[in-house]
Amino acid sequence: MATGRTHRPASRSRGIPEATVARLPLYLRALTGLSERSVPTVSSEELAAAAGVNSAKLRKDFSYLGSYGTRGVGYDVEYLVYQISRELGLTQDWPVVIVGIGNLGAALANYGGFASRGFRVAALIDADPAMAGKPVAGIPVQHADELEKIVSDNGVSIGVIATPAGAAQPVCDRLVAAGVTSILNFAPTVLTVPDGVDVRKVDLSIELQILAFHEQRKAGEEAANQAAHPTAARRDDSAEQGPDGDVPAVMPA
Amino acid sequence: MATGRTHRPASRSRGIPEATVARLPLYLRALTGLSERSVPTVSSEELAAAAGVNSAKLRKDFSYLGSYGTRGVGYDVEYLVYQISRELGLTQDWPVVIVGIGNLGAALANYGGFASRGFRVAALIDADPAMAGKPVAGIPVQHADELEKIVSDNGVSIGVIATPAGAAQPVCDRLVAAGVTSILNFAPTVLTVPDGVDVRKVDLSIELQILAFHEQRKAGEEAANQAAHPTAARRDDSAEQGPDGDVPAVMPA
DNA sequence: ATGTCTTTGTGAACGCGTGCACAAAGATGG
DNA sequence: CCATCTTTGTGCACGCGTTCACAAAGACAT
Repeated sequence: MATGRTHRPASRSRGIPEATVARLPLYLRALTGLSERSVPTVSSEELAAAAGVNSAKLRKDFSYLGSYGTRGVGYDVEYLVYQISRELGLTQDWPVVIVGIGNLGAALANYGGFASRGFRVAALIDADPAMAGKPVAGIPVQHADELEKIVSDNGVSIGVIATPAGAAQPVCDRLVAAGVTSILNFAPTVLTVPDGVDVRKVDLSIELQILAFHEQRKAGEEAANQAAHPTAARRDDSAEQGPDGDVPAVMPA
Repeated sequence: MATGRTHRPASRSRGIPEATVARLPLYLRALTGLSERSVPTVSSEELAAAAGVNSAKLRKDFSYLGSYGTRGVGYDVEYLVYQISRELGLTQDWPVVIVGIGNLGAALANYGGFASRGFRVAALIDADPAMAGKPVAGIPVQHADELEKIVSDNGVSIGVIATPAGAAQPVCDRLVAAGVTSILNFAPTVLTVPDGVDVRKVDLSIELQILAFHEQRKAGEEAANQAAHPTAARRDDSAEQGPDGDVPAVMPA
């Protein structure tokens, strides 16, 4: 979807479907948790529950990586952590630059999840000269003029764009020209990149709008149900409960 | 995908496929841009280019909403903006609460994209008593004890979770119990919710890991190409090359 | 060894999403 | 009014992703 395909035959990178790749980080996170609690092995059922997916899907996903399980027992946690890490390319260090050190950029710089696993913030870059030199998350911000040099010197291949919408495409162009081939875009814009460059986008307002759509739908169904049965608020079987004003939804487990 | 299906027939909400719903905000954004520049009509080709999608897909997407175009001419921008806004439920106001006012939560609160279209930050909530009363983005932070009352009083149905991972599930449970039926989760955890509640997640490290996977793959192909054509050295790539002792596994160009 | 029991790995069926390609619809000009 | 040209709306085919259901594989006890 957001993958700059090398317009090769189809969407498999090597034999691993894109959908599977997107779930590997989820499995890895669950496995890391188990590893920290020194759990030696885990079944597909347990791990699937922890990752929030179907167990058949998980087994099929793992089958693309190889036969790493033992029938009747399950999967060796440590071994699987290693295999998935390797598959995802997390056994090496990825220097990352963050461009646009506003509220969001600063928050990203401070985010712990970076360093924890394979990623290292190589530099923070901002166009505002007033920011230059000021440390954010312990790293001094550098001016945008240095962008090309920073990317080149550090061998950066992954860039994070957290600029305002208007600046995103120019920044993207410069990053790509300097050698970056993967971009994570937080700006609310569609980025155009040459073939061979991957772009993934994270867009708050799109996510909210999708939620709003479903929310409206729920409210509509609710209203329709109430209209159909004004007296008996039809809550016979597992349907969705009231959004607002209505009976509070059920308690979780 | 991340939609709490009502395990009803299939994945269509009303006749509108989920994939289409996910693209509507994209179209809306492009259309808003055109509207601001007073462009009266737009063809599927032009709009598709602006939104970064295929024109046939765009036409099919719109066909689910109705026949809003004029053959030989295109689509009326203003009319389409209205129809999509209505379909997405953006003609009404959605009060939203943000829970967890750390770096990220504060950045989200300051994000302009909220108020712009249908969404209103009804409250900021944090568990730290020291934060209580302190204004962030012009809104005073309230203590987590007030969560249920805030949700109830404001008729909040959408909640944003920006807490640390450990706090996410308990917060989620409380939000749902208080009546929230849509959750946008920024914490790196799998949330478990009852049926009828939608959860969408935004996860920085997952996105990075997916990029790393493709990046590693590119590096592998690159290395293989160089091996095949040692003279035709493409750009000097510095930091990578298979950490895995594994075979690069290439496919021919 | 043999049998039983657990859990994996996968063949097959199905449904969703995508994109092609074209007919229908309407605008526009003579 | 007719011809031509543009652009929509969609029937159709294809491929990816998901899920079911089960045989194969191995652990474990006797």
